[in-house]
Amino acid sequence: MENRINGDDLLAAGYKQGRILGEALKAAAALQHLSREEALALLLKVKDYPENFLDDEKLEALATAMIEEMNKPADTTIALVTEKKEYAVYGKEYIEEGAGKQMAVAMQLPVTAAGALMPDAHQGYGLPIGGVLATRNAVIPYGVGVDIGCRMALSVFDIPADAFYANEAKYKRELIAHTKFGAGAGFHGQYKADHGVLDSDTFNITPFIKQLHDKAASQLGSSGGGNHFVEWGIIEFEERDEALNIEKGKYLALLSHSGSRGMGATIAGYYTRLAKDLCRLPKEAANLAWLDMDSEAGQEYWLAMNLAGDYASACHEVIHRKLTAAIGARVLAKVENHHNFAWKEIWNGEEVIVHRKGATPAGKDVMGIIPGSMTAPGFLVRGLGNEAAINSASHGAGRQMSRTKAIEQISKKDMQAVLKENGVTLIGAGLDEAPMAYKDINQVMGAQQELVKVVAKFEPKIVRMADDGSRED
DNA sequence: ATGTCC
Repeated sequence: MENRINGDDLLAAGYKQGRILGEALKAAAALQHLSREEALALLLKVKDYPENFLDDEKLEALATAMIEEMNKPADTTIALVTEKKEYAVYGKEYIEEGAGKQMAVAMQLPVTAAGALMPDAHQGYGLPIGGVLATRNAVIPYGVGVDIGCRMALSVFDIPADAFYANEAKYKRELIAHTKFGAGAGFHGQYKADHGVLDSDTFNITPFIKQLHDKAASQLGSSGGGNHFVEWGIIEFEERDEALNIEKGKYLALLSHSGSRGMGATIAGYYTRLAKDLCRLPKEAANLAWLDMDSEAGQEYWLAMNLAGDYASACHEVIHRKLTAAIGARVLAKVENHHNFAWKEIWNGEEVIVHRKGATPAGKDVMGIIPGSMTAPGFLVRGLGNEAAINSASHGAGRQMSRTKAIEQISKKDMQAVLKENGVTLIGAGLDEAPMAYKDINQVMGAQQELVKVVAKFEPKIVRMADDGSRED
């Protein structure tokens, strides 16, 4: 006679869905010699005291599974918030779909307070490039990005545009003499630079950070690869700027874009791994793993991130110091800003951690630099403090073509024609950095008029980037 | 972005 016990009976008896229920159903089927009531009573006993049935031929598998289940560590995956939180988007028509999807996932983190997407946004690891995320008491290493502290620095010189045009060869020579590009590139021996950042106490907080010191010392003042550059250009102020104390006019300027080199990348990789171990998230959010700001790991990352930021700043300072001395100029104004970083800020009346991953800080009257491309203008801007945008703006024009697509579709001839047309001299760079690979900076600026006000326009003239596939030392 | 695994 069959006992006809089904899954519902077992669920009602308190068995859990999944592997255990499957084992219990198999056990029930093996208990056909018993009546329904007898079998259910027995299965209840197995559920409550599995250790008593480990030697029972018919119930051993179920009892073993139950004991294993009881000793399995609890599922530590942190659930995403299901309710959809709104976030501000600027220049939606210029933003690729993948970036919006990534931002939507970031908005579902339980630590998220607010988010915003800038008009140059595109897909990245975890948080999109051009994404801004404010969190409560949590820092996300991939919300900052791999190149921690990556930034722009601009020096405006007391040299009129005409004096530059009269002697371009000299400026080209000094640019080559005093900058270093390429993966792994650094300075050695007597060419090594020095800066107070190398004496920072933060290098001593952990053995992991300490071992980064030597490479940091040799890479100080170098620029790296990818979209990093150092360039001479002409900056135009259409009217006198009171805060900068600069008269209307066209001046020679130096603009640099680079980050924290191998040091920042190593810190980013190490703490991302640690965050992923400590903060398990569903697959689609795995790269958004965070560190609690009150935890040891969170505090370590915060210090290391700030060190990498100071280091990136020091690299620009060395570059600008060397080139300023080489041309014998006086600096009228200097502006710089990180665009891959996290800050403690007040947003909507509460303290939050604002992650800007490829986004320019644009708090009220905060100055920033938004570059275009090697031929398109860059802009010196003043923030408008737009709260919906979490006091941010784009960090450039943003790519229109992937690196691969640019290399496939753009010819050297096309690139040379654009450079010539714009009167730009280029040292290094591959087709993946061609102007056509980037969006129209004027459209991008148009999409963020509520975020920043343009103060001056910068036209690149002599641009240096890493050579194609560069590995030089 | 990064000697593309600390």
